[in-house]
Amino acid sequence: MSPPDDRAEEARRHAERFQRVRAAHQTEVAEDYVELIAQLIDETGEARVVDLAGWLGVTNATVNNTIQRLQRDGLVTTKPYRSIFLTDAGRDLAVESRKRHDIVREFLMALGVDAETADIDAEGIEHHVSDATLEAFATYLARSTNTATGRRRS
Amino acid sequence: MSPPDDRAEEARRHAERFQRVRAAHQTEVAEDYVELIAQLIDETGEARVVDLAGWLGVTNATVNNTIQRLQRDGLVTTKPYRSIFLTDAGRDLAVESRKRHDIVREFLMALGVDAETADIDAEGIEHHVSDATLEAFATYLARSTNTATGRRRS
DNA sequence: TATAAAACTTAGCGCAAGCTAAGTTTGTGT
DNA sequence: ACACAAACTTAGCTTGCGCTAAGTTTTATA
Repeated sequence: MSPPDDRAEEARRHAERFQRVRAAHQTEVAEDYVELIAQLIDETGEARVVDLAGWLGVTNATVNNTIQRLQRDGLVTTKPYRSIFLTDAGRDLAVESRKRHDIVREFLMALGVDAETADIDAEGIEHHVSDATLEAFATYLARSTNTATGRRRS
Repeated sequence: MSPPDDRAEEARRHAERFQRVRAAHQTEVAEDYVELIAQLIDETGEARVVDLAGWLGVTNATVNNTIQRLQRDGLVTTKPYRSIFLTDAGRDLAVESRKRHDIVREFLMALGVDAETADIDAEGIEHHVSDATLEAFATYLARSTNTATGRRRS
């Protein structure tokens, strides 16, 4: 009498995985925005709606909507017609996301993927990489960097 | 006078990447559904709304909605109160997705990620892996398999 | 400094993907 | 064969995230 039970259990765990992916989806946009806002502030001194729109490939109206939501969720602050700032929470998320993004991108390149493709895929993959997997990526990266600089592999 | 141009060009390419990720998002649900439908038909003989709901962790009503959309998009066929079938297009997409999914999962495990985490992450990552990256994963996999079976590296 | 351009906001729309609650159909078991 | 349970559908709601079009504010320039 275990086959049906096993099957039900398998279904339950499958469902759990999907729920996690759906949850990850809900933070993707937020991560992309704060990551970009941090970058813009860093490189140009401020983050404006029009710049975000240009870098994200959406309209100003869409950016505005999203910024409202991010403000509601405590990740950014802004005032009408003024530029956008990160809260502490927003900055933390930005740093996290950026680190994740960079590791994924460099990992893909270390694996032999061309830079342009690595850029594209990293953008999608970064939001779905657990800490454990990120760790594995970083480990591989460290090893392949050592190899590239001429050191021996054990 | 090239700095501003370069910057604008960088923004344009960044935007393009985001648009691709957004596009990928739109096919994710479809891929997950057809993949699961194929598996259920394979293993149990048929795919029913209630099973999909159980495996996906959503309600019957949600599955129903989605199945309507997939039917509209030519990926499945079904009749009221009857089980669900894949069209040729649906079957093709299912095979594609399954292959992609398996490669990603096995790749992560080869990299040292534990099976449960690999399962979770693969679910999210599979939809964002380009052909080039998948190729790189498969190559790594082939190499590490050879290594594991005792063959020499080069 | 007035006006035109650029930036921003608001209103109102659409679609995807989730939900609950209520109703209908199918299939089983006594 | 009929009643009840399970499966399915429908209606109606919510949120996210995209859009266009129209209006407002800010900024730059003539």
